[in-house]
Amino acid sequence: MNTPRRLPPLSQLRAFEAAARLGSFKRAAQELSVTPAAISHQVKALEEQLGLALFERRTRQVVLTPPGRQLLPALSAGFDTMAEAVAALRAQRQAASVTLSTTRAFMAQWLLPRLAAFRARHPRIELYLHADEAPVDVAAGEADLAIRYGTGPCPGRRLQVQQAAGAARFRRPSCRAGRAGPAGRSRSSSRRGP
Amino acid sequence: MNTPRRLPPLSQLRAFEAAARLGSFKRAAQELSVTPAAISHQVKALEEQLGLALFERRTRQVVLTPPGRQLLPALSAGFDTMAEAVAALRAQRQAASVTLSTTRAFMAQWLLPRLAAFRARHPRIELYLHADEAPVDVAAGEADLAIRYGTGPCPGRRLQVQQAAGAARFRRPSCRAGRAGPAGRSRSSSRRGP
DNA sequence: TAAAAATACTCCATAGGTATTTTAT
DNA sequence: ATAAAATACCTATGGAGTATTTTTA
Repeated sequence: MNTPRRLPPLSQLRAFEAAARLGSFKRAAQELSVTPAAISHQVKALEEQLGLALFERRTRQVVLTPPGRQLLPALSAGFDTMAEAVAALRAQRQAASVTLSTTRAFMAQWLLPRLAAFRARHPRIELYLHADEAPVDVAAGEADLAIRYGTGPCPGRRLQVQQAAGAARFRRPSCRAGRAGPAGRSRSSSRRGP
Repeated sequence: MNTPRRLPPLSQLRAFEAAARLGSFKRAAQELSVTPAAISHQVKALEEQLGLALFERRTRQVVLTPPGRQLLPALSAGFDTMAEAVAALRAQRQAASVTLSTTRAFMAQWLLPRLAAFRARHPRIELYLHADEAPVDVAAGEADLAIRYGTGPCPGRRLQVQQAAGAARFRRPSCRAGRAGPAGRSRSSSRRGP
């Protein structure tokens, strides 16, 4: 798509879609938690800006004109598509807890001082901490994130230190990251520290 | 769908979709004819209300987080669906001229006095008038609307008088309306007079 | 420096509300 | 008399602007 998608005000489309689907401005108003007057405003504005009538006004009910009947399914489908995607995100994020494992020293000296700021910034992320010197297997789901140092074997490692001076940044090594670990666990992306 | 579709503010979704698709708040701002600050506001609000980060902010560019990457296609598809439908309506309505045929008497005494009001109310409808006592065949495309009175044969008639006292209303007779007439001609719906 | 985004603040357009009128049952 | 929608008028919210700061290439 090169031509930047010209759409009427989205609130107008939403009002029309609800009214058309429910066959009533009043019920559309209920669904959208507004007054019938608001629906009437929005639909009228949409009709004016399209230059055609979308509803035929009858007494105590409103029925779609041919153009209105033509417009409804696409709008319903569009809103449904978007709503589903958003709902899916929200559902996932319910289970968005992160388990972080690191050494006691690192936790005490680096992590804990920054913890309050992180929690303030991301109040909805449930963060579980785990301190132990022994490596854990991230790929096996023992933790979502693990911070260790050393040259020994590191089971399931997917991130590595790129730059050790000053503030270290972590980034995925070039190796392709295959699907791994138990489902339902959020696989967090690489970001700078909190 | 029984549960009334809970969506974040649509302007936020639109801002995010543009930014994600274009990989830049600045370009999204250009596409939507707003300032980059507006995009930043909208995206931030969306992230807060979803409780998760959609973009990873890098220098001079933003890249999608996994949730962002997951959300984008559905939103693009949704907006595309709606935009196409609206564009189709607009394209049709370009060719929305209506040819109305009636008798000279009816035109002079009833139609013309109401014409100015109608044009004011529907400035974009190109209305062609045709006055003749002889019936015309609407189904054959000689006119889009024809008003006659009498008991004689009436070729291609699809509407009939329902109530002759006071303000007459017209409505489709129960006979099924098949596709008829030349393509591209808008078939106008029954409405009360202007 | 330069360029993109974040932020602080301000403003106003517009979505929405209230109250009333219209229309037809 | 009732009920839905249209309308007139007004209010307030939130979307968007300007100016400034932050960050890193």
